[in-house]
Amino acid sequence: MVSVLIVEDEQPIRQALARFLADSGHSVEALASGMDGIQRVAEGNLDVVVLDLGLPDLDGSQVLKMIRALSNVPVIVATARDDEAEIVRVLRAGADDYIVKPFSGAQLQARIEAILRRTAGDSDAGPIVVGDLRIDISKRSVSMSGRTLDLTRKEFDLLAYLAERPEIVVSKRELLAEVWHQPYGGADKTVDVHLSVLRRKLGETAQTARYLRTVHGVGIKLVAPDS
Amino acid sequence: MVSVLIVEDEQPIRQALARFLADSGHSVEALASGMDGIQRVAEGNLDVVVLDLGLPDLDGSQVLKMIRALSNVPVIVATARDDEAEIVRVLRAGADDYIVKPFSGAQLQARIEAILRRTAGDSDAGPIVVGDLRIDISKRSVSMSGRTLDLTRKEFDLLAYLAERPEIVVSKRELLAEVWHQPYGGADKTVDVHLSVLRRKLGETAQTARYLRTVHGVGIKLVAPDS
DNA sequence: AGCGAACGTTAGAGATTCGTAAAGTTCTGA
DNA sequence: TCAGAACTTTACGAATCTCTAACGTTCGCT
Repeated sequence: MVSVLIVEDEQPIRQALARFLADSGHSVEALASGMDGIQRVAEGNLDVVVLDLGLPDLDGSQVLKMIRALSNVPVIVATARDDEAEIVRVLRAGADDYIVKPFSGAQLQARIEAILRRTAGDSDAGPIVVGDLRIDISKRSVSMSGRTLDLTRKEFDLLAYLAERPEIVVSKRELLAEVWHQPYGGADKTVDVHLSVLRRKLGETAQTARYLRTVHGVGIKLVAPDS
Repeated sequence: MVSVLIVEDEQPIRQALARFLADSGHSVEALASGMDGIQRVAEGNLDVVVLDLGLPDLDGSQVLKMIRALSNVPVIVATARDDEAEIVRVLRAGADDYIVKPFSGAQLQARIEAILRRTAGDSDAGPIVVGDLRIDISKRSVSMSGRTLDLTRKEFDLLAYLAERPEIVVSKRELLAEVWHQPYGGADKTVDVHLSVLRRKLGETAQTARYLRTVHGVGIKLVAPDS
């Protein structure tokens, strides 16, 4: 059973979508305000969120950011305007897909299926442990030998992405695509810089690499230190 | 090596995409009709299919359904129209992603990478073991009697290519094409040089060959040492 | 044995990639 | 709104890799 949360202020639309998805065999919850939606996301146990950008109480992208701060549940953004810039912005802010109003229940259903297919298998919870590092994705916290590290968002996302694939070498292009949401290449120096700062916070440098190992010409990987 | 099949009826586009992807180091096949494409999919051994919806002989979504009936190879659909309903239909029909024309080679490349990442783990896993050598393709790591070897990019690619075909003699021409992405021959001395360095790191020389056996006038093969 | 071709090795120039500080810009929370 | 934090860009030195070139060795054939 797939749990879907709909956050949409217009009552008729909300109801219609909820009914359609329920008829499709999903477990549906529908809320009318951004705050309620965020609260619900915090409670967890959702498979996908459908978020209307034009909410009355909060700016949609604010809501999206707060959701992302709480969880990495897939989010499909519904927007009234077919505005390239807007779409780019929300995708960068961490949305998984978007859909332009007006749309049918069937369309939404298809998007949900696609998203679930894409994120299938991601689910597992619990902290990832690599050597002395504990990386708790859901809590967005990292500790090293028991001491909590103070990482910024990108730093955490970067580390988390690597931690989800320990030992695997990840290219900067992939990081740019997956962590920075810039699928078509770009200035990958920013990855270098973030890695550099991350290394400092992990108590290492490129020369004395312990956790973050550069593989020249290929990418970077997170490993447990030798010792 | 990633095998890509392009099904696209417009000759210039087909050629341009094929060339771009080939330059990116992929193995590319390009066909002009839906029937040909289906036939090729039936033969198997493809990593991703790029399917144009606007084919002359068959409706694109028909082709997609037939492909799905044959295989679960990832399919990226290219469509000229940014048509919501159309996109929804193909996603439901089992497409893995879509891309709206006109698009650049780089864009397509990014989509292909994303798809492969998403579906990674379906296929290859587990290290290749040859004698005392353990070659883990996904981790890009090689160890010998438990000790990790420090190989450069080309050295690893070379060894990995041979390791995927143990006992099989591979010509330098083939190595140049597959590892160096130089399909039209070239200075094959560079292969010799890399083999030489690789041998040193494997603790052998051409005289005392253990893993890398030269077959004079033919090529080279990776074997388990006699001992 | 002698010859030419194929192979092996070493070394260094040239190109690419990486690391980090510092400056500049954008974002965010109070 | 505004100050500080976070992020990105720029710049340049450092590290690393790859390939060419040159020379030595081995092989296969007659």
